[in-house]
Amino acid sequence: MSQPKPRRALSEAVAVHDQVYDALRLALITGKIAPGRGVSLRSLAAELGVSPMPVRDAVRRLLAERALTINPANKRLSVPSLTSERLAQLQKARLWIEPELAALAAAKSSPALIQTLERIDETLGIGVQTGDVDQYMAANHAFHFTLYEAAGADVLLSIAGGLWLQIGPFMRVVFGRLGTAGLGADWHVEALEGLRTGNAEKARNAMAADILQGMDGMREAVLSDEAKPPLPAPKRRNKKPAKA
Amino acid sequence: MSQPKPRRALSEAVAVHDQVYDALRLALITGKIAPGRGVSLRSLAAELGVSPMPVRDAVRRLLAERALTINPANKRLSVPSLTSERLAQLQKARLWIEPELAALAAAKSSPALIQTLERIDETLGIGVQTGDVDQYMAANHAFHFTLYEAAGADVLLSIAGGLWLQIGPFMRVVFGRLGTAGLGADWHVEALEGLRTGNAEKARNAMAADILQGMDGMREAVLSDEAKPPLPAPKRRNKKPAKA
DNA sequence: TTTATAGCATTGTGATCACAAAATAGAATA
DNA sequence: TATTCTATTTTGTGATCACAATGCTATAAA
Repeated sequence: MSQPKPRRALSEAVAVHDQVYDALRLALITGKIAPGRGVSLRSLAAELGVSPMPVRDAVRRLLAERALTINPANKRLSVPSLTSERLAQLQKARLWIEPELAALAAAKSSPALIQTLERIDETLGIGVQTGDVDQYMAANHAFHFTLYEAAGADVLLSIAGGLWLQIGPFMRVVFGRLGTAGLGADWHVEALEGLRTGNAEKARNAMAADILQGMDGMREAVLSDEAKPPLPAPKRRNKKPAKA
Repeated sequence: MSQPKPRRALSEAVAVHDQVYDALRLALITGKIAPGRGVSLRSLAAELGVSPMPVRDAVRRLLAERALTINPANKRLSVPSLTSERLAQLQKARLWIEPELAALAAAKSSPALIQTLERIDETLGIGVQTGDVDQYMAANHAFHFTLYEAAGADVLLSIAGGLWLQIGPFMRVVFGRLGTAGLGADWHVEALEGLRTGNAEKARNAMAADILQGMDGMREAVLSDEAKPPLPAPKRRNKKPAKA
């Protein structure tokens, strides 16, 4: 942390602010940073072991993607809270764009893609059986987005990515509450069947059903959460290590 | 520029990076910064009369919104080029989300909203008649987004905003080529009729038709542009004012 | 005229500091 | 115990510098 760290060439190196972005994105999706919690540039920087500057860049990006919010009065950063209002809008958007991407992907599917998706779905199944929420969520994300990437529609893909970033915290609430139990029908295999037969509509409908099923679980969790008081007041500790 | 400028209170002041964002957004939408052109933090900062820092924040945001792109090898910034591929994706997305927002707005319309929209549409009509492209584009944007804001769906609204930001440069190409002539049927009045009668479907279909009509014009312009060579090489002037 | 090369300007990125506003902690008061 | 006030810390924002990489320009060589 204090060593000079000789700074690799720009062309080969992944920029620090991109690494920070990925880290924060992951933390948001997996719920490591809870919805409603306040964050700050310096605290995040300290936690990630980097300077505030790349954090600032990453946060700016997350703000634009609505994965973080800023209080206009305070100018203070926080993770957006989970409301049924937001959830409904996100569901509406997901229900259009993701089936659309699935259909586009089905139209230009390949054996290699199908095989990749099958292997991801196996990993996903193992996560469900062993109750490994992290593995399940990672595999689920991978399944959806390797499929969507195959659509070759980067504008639409980035919108879908933004939606998942906002949905992420909701997901963790669901699985933190229910675990991986009771996941219902497996619409992924249905979608794969659509890919194999080149049936774009089948893929589209399967993904729509998959999304609808997942969002239903989230809605229940959110509705029961909205009754509870918003903040248990985590009682910040005072760390003042004697200035001199 | 060199005077200290006493720095207003944060709560009352609009942050400089937000002003820069608005300025760049406007410049992109109105085509003042041409598609495909390279930009840089320092040059933009100099042009806007601010330091590079707030420009950096604004650019970060625009990158997230895909209103600017960054060359992964170079790390150099540029305005995205207009391709028919991109245009098709943007049309697809717009054709879903904007009619949806119009329908939502129609469901909770009010006389005040309708009156506001009517007045905007008047301004728009004047712009068309006088051939004032800027006025037309500003009024057109105002019409769509005061309508969409009335839907009360901020998640969807921000997606629509992002799409317009990407569409903006296309628009300028069209109107730079055709002027405001030949704009075809006025679907705005049709949408307003839907608002007055509370007919959400009428509003939805009217907006879809409006979008489709506009995008058709863009497609033609883009298709004829894609044949031409990408860059006329503007021959940068060498300004070296003697360092000492 | 065309091609190679050396020198310089410009680029994005990261670090660090200053500043004012807001939040918090702790003491003083009721 | 509850409330008010003061001092300190933490906050986002903006400015400035350093650095390495890239692009461009002008000179030299063919």
